[in-house]
Amino acid sequence: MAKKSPSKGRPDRQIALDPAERAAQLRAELNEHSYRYHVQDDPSISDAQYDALLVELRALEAQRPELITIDSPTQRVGAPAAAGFAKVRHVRPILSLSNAFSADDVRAWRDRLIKYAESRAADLPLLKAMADLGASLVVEPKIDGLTVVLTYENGVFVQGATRGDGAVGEDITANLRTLKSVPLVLRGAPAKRLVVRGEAFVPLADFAKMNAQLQSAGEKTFANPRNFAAGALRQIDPALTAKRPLTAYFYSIVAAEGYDLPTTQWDTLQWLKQLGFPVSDISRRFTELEKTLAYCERYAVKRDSLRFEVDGMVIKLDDLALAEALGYVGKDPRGAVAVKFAAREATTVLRDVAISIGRTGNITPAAVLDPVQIGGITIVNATLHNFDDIARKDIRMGDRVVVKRAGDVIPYVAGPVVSARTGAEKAIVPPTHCPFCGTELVRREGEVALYCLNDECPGKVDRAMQHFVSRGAMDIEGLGEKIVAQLIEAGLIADVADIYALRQEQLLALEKFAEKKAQNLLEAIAVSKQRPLERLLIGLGIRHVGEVAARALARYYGSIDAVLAANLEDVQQIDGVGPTIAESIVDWAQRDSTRALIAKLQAAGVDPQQDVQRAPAAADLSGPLAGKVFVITGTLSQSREEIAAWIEARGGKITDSVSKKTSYVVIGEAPGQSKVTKATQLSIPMIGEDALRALFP
DNA sequence: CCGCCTCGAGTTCT
DNA sequence: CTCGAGGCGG
Repeated sequence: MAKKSPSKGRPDRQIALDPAERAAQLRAELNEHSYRYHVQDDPSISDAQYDALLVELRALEAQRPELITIDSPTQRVGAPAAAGFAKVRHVRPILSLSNAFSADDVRAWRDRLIKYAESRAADLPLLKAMADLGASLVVEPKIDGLTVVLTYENGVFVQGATRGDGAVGEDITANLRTLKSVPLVLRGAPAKRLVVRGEAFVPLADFAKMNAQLQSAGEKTFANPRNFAAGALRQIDPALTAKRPLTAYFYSIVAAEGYDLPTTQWDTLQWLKQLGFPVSDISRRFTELEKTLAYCERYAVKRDSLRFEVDGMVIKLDDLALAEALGYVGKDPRGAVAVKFAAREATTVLRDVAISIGRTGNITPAAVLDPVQIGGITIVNATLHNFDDIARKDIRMGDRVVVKRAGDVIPYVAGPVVSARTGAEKAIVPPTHCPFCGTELVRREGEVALYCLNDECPGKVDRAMQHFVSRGAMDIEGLGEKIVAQLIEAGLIADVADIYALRQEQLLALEKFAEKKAQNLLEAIAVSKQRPLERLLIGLGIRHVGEVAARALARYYGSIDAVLAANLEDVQQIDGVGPTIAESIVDWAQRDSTRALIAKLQAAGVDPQQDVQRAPAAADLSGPLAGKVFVITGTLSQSREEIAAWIEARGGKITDSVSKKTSYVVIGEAPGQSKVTKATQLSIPMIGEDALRALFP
């Protein structure tokens, strides 16, 4: 095909290249740019320029289909697999690693290796090498993704497989080809055959973005990046895989023919990189075990700052011959160990869905799980948020589920492990009637939650009373969840006003009530009559009225009688009260049951009064912290309330979520990860408690 | 009308 | 702490 294309008088760019030559040139150029982008992280052309080259190649190939090669970047997205995935037997078993859960476990691993070597003293070179053991360890991140095995023949990517059971995996060549981080052609002189092992994963940022999109589209979300990646790699249609932000790192050679292989793990990583494979840049080589461990520990702390999910670090003997010579324990090679970080999630079986009710009557599903350990505690219950969430995540009764307990404390069911389904799982059907009173449940327009609207519902009444006596409201000491239930059970209280009519002899008749306890309780109840109006309003549980709105109402009206007389326009004068909250308040105030209850409370002596402050409290501009907004996270030396008072006394303000308006985030012991992350993102200064006091004496 | 911020409510285990 | 929802400013 020597026919030259006609020169257009601009010969400098691509002088009359033969289409075949031009195609080859474009392929080479595109692959080079892909390498610079994905491996070296140093692109030399813009994405648009890259696309332009790709368009040119595609046009050329469209005209001359015979020019299409298997390693052409245009061929990343191929045709869907006809029927499932073919099985692939690995040339060598793809092994797992033994786990270590602490630095001591790793030290024990090292000691075992030395003992093992000594027991084979006959093998002198090995023993000699063991003596230098400390001189050669490589640490790599243990990415929580999917192991993949790629085969190259004569430098061209020909097959990609999952790990499967280690012996046999699935052929996902077409899907892996869509990953830009999978080189289609190796750099350097090709040899007969090369099989490499790597980990495919979805970067955390992309995962969060995709899941948020799926959620807002009302579609099924994923429990974690690994499930998401697994789903993406097992798509029948590679075009779908191509749309998922999958990437991969490579770290070992499974088999090779015709290549002169490196002799150490460290050199292997460099060598793979030269061939065009992306390699993690946080891998390090150390000469001392303690330094290796310190490095692992560093990442245990900053695991959240990595762009991918890690469940630990892998420590490998650098000397590959030595590692090989040490052999295996069962299926695990002796020459490497995985140091696992504290778990944040685990899988277990969803046995049942328990229904609980809140004081507002909202119905929430709770997962009853086979006990499972996460980060040192045993979890049996976990929240399922609401029934929409269950449907969206497609969680079914009997499912194996992923339970998470991330930076936060409260465990939740993140999603099902679909691959573990047996077919015996049953759909979770939202209840239609309240399990506590049998009333039909309703779903308010545009809301997610199910509600029991029966004001007499025993479940609801119980929770409402607990709320009334709780710390944030009337704060009646000695009247906790258990006692409230006991008093209701005994028929002593049916509404919150009844609490103030309790008599000593009634209490003494109850189980586990002695003189002293009854006395203390009655005293606490008497004291609570003096609580300020805002506490009473909080305790009464008006819909949409919490701490802040209650305080505003108390200031504006000054007495419970005035609140009862509220009208729609009037309430909305209050800052932060819009139509919804206003309606809720007025509706509550107009109810007969409300009026009866208030009358009963007033008769019992609960009728707080305070001065009316209709003008919004003038911002204190005199204090040293005037205009500053603080967010506190973690445990400080004093209680939150005390710190808050300290800050407020100096004119500062406290909120509980980090935003652009936040001036400082005060970091205590065990700070909330999400707040730290947010503060970092927004470049908001984070200060310790001491720094706070020092800065603003 | 959207996006940001704030508020309210529910939730685990030791 | 996280989620959902209300309020409100741009």
